[in-house]
Amino acid sequence: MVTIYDVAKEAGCSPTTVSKAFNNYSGVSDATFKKIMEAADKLGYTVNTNARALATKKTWLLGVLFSEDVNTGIAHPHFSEILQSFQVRAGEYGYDVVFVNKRLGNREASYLEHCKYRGVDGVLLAANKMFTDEIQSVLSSEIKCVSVETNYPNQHTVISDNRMGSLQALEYLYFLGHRKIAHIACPLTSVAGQERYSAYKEFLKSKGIEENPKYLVETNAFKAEEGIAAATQLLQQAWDDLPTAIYCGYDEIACAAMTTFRAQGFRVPEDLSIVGFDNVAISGFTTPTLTTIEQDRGAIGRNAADTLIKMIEGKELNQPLDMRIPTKLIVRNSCARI
Amino acid sequence: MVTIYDVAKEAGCSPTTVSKAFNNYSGVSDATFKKIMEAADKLGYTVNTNARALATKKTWLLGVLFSEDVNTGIAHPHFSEILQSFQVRAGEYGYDVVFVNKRLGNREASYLEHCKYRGVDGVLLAANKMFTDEIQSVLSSEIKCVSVETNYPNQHTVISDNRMGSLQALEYLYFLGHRKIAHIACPLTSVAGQERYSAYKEFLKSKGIEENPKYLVETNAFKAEEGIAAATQLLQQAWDDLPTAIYCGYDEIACAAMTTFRAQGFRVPEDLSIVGFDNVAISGFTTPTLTTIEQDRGAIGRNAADTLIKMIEGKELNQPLDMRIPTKLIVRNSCARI
DNA sequence: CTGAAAGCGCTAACAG
DNA sequence: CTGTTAGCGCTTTCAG
Repeated sequence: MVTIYDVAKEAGCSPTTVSKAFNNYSGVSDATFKKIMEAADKLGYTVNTNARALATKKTWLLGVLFSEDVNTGIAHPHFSEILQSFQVRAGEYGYDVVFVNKRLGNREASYLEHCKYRGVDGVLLAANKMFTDEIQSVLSSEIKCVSVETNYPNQHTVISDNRMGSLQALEYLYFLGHRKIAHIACPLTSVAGQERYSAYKEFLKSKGIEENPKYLVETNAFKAEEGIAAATQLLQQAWDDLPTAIYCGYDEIACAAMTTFRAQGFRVPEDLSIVGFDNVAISGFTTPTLTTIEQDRGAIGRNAADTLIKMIEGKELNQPLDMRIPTKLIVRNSCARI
Repeated sequence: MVTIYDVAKEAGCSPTTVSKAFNNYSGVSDATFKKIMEAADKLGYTVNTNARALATKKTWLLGVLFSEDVNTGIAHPHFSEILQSFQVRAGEYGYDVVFVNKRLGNREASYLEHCKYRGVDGVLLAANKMFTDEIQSVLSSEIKCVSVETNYPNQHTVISDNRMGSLQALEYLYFLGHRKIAHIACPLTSVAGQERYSAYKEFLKSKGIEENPKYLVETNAFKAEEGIAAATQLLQQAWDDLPTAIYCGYDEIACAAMTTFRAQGFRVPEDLSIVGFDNVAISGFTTPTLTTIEQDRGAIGRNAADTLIKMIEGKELNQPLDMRIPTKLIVRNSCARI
């Protein structure tokens, strides 16, 4: 391994100067700077982060903390896209991204221990189970955090505007003439589930529509199978007075529900209009294609990175603690005028 | 920050002994071991990886190298699932996973530089552009590599058995009576594209069916849009003598093609049978649901982790250089007997 | 503008 | 079984 000592020797200067040169510090003449860079090139020198981190206590490492419950891990299309843009943006600032888990070498550990072990400068929280002790302990530690799924009190968050999105979906259905609107809710243990559900209630109230408990079904996870169960349950509950439209809190669930309804002989959208939430890839290829609410995952990831890095570097944040990214109604073919 | 010196003082022993205890080295009495652990607990001590890495030259860090071309980044459902299982398995061995990119602090760099900078113990290659200089330089470096997409000569790879999968798809169509089978190929710059295509040719040959150039369309990326173009092109090319079945190299493309065919008035599967490859989430929710070839992404990720870690730790590998993970035919509703 | 020296927290011989 | 000592590669005062 080639070190600054090697470069120094080759360039005919001291290691200190090499270090300064590589850190773009002032106080290195152009001539020596050039000599150092040439020497480094020639020798194939690369800074050693571990040594640097040891000396500076800064690792340029950002941890990503995914909770694997409720089918919300890396493999979830929503998060993988957020992660993608987060990672790219972080890279632009010189930060690398590492996964945080509950292990420490050979043994079980806590997320916090893992963060300290790796010495991450900050953490992206993508956990949607709220307020677990595990998460709480990293939130209340020294480590800077930004959350992209759950809005923890007094913590910076970057999340889709679930209320706005829900209202977009519901106003659209209303505009099409629907008044009997059901809601298939995401797990109410998640912020997404809660916010979309309360927006639904708020909407009904604002339109003077009475809440009908038969028009509400809650799911247990963000996955397709839940849609089948939810659709079945909804049909049973509301058999005597079926809704004309359904606002569904998540696309995969909406798609599975749609398939279920059609299997039962309902026509979508003629008999039943459906709106989803998320604009997951699949929603453009179902029959009919799904009208849904798009989340700007790129923006979420980028803003999360910007926020976290500003916090780490002690820069001013001109943004609310609870930053909301606008959503967009994507009209496709799963809704009809009544 | 609490160090081994603090723990040593608290436990009444030397830092060396603390180090030994934390590394599970022999030569620490049960009594002192216990005292050390208690002291560490009390003080909230966590090993500092940077210091450890500096001393041992081992980081317990695995790099993941994704090429962002051809729509094959982290956000691609196929890779995100592989990454998920890779990451979990690596964690079980005490390794953390970090993304490798082309940056180094403030400036552009090469993948290799980035790997050296972070000092990763090994790299997971998920790049599907073959033989770029960039990739080549990390392959020919000291760093241990495993590839999960492209099989580089003399390098360990863990990939789906594309030939077997293709044959499963094609034999199934043949079994249903199809003889005029077209192929919508994945980008032939990718190994997946190439292997699936040559299996297609091999299959035709084995059945004594002559290749018909009109029955072949190549796509340019692993994404849905390509399916629309491919379907359109296939229809134009083969208008006078349409195939009865299509073997499509990738699900999203198959789904989009299916939608296109149906929009043109073709019935699937009555007029046209379609088989995909990948078993991506979406394929279970199209109309009709897509018959496809399942890749065992969990197994790919796990085996890749196992392989890489064995290489790093100098353990024996009882496996071929080019490890193939079996695929499975998933029969759904997009194929009909002729 | 340049460099010498100390130290970041840990591990690895080597003695005891 | 335990401890002393000398680094790992880099940054950071502080002098020159």
